[in-house]
Amino acid sequence: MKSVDDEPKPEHAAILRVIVSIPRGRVASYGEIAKRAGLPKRARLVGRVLGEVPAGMDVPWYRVLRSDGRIAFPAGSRAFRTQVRHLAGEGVLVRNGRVDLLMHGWERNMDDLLWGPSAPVVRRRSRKSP
DNA sequence: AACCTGACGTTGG
DNA sequence: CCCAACGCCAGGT
Repeated sequence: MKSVDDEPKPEHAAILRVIVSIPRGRVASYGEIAKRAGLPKRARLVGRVLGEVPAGMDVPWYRVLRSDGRIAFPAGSRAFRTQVRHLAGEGVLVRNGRVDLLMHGWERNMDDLLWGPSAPVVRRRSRKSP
């Protein structure tokens, strides 16, 4: 049977390391994370690893989206709503289950590439409706 | 080992 | 924008 403390996989560790390093208010795709973890073509593994992260562990799983910016869970599902709530909580706008990666994507923002991360494009922390 | 499944990705119509 | 078809990889049956 399975021992209580398994999963010493270096790949899992690499993936988690990348995920926890996603800046607050930013998002990244499964494939992007896999690549950054030195595991190209292994987007599915990223999803698998996230699915095994024990609740309570401090891992920003909600910052991980599909390559097109859509939330991976079925629209309306519990996990889906939770993810939307977390993202909205840190200023990431989710519209129809989708996030604009050019706007909030980690290293995918044109303004970042052209002007640096400090470009005043993303007005963060707009509490309630102005 | 064959077959199915899925928190994925890309391409083409 | 929707959909189908592949490609890809790890686990489960």
